[in-house]
Amino acid sequence: MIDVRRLRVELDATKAALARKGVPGAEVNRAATLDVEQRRLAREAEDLRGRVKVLSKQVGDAMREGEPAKAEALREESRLLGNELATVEREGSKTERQLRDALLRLPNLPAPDAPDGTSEADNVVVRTVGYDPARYGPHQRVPHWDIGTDLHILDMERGAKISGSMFSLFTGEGATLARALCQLALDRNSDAFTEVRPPSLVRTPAMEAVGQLPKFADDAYHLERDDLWAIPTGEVPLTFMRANEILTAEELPMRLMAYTPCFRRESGAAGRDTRGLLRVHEFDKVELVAICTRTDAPALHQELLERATGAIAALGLPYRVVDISTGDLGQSHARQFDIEVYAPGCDMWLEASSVSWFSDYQARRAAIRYRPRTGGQTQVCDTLNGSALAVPRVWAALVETYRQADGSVEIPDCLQPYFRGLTSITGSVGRVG
RNA sequence: GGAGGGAUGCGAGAGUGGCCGAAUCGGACGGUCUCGAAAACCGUUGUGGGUGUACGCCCACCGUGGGUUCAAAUCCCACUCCCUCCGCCA
Repeated sequence: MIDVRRLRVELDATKAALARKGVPGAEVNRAATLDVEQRRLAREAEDLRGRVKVLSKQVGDAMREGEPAKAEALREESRLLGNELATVEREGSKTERQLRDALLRLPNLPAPDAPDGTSEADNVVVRTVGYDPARYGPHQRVPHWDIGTDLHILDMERGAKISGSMFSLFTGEGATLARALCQLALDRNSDAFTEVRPPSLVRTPAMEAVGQLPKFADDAYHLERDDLWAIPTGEVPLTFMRANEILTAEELPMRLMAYTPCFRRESGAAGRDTRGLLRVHEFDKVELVAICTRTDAPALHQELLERATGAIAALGLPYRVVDISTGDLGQSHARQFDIEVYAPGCDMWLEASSVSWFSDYQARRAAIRYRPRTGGQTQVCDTLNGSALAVPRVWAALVETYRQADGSVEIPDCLQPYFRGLTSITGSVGRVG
């Protein structure tokens, strides 16, 4: 969430910044009003509590001095104040809850240099790398769902039999390819990132901290019986790992990576771009997370972007980098670059990675602070994350791009080490159907 | 799933209704001493919030949330987590 103090010292600037994300000024005003009211009630409660404390002490003294009548009188006085205090406290905590809820729902301020806009249409393509439509032959203009069926490496029908539509089932070399992509992503980033294998089911506070809740509850799978959420991304456990901790300056910047499954209900996306692997409920992803100081954040954002594009480039896939406009920025995001990979079979640019800077929005919710090297007050950290590689769409673009005239799929050099000597996918290995 | 024990400051650990934001030991930091170090001694050492120009002052926090009471780390209830044993089980 944003720093409440902003609402006190620079309300207009905050409103202007949030207006770029389409937040009505009234919503910001409401939070500001609640803040004023909350502090007023807190001050009143403090005052009353202080008086009760003094009186209570005097009751004890009177008892010890053997003056029961005096004690009783003081007790009565304190009781009355106590009732008053209870009323003020009730009101205070109600206001506090409302304020907290209002703050949780206010999105992060966009970075000043994020492009203005009202929707996806205003996103800016920053650069396109390796794309040449003339270079593709007809054998590459086959969508991956057909290739998958031909080579027996992707079986959406049986995936649906097991779990319903939009659940993928990789078989044989298809499964190997999915795993190899993750292995490659982990290996490429192991120079600077600590590998983590976190839980895939998390508690509500973890989802709240990264901004998934309360606003986007419908997008996540929830296990009611145990009140656990299936993570939509490794970002959730990786960011929450250090929640409620004060880090030392020496630990920063902290670089973490994890290979996790990701679960998404895609509640609002029914029927839209759902063929094959374009949109699935469960997929594997290698996520990179950085926790750092404000000063280090911009450089880390660039670093994450380079690492994410680096993996796509290493696979020999054309891609473009999109600067997300304020109209399309996520709730927690200050700045976001998407990497879209070109899939010649579908003839589509597929969003394959999202590299984001959250300023201190997530860290404030998660209470991740650090103590500056110079000592003094703790500071809220900045958080960033990006997909080092998300399997399905890269898998799709890859088999479409590397499809040969004979129908086989060549395995790019950098993946071959994970293929037990295979150099191309012919569908002959581990045939299931 | 059953039985029992526990959760206190950076760590260990005392505290069972008022004198407790909290003994004691340890750690860390600063200082005295020393050529320097060790030892010894002295001091400092949690988080969040409010308020004032300011040395500051005030409030909250002893796992979380409720309750009892004039007064709660301390009593009661619920929950969460950790540990031990048994059962089950990759």
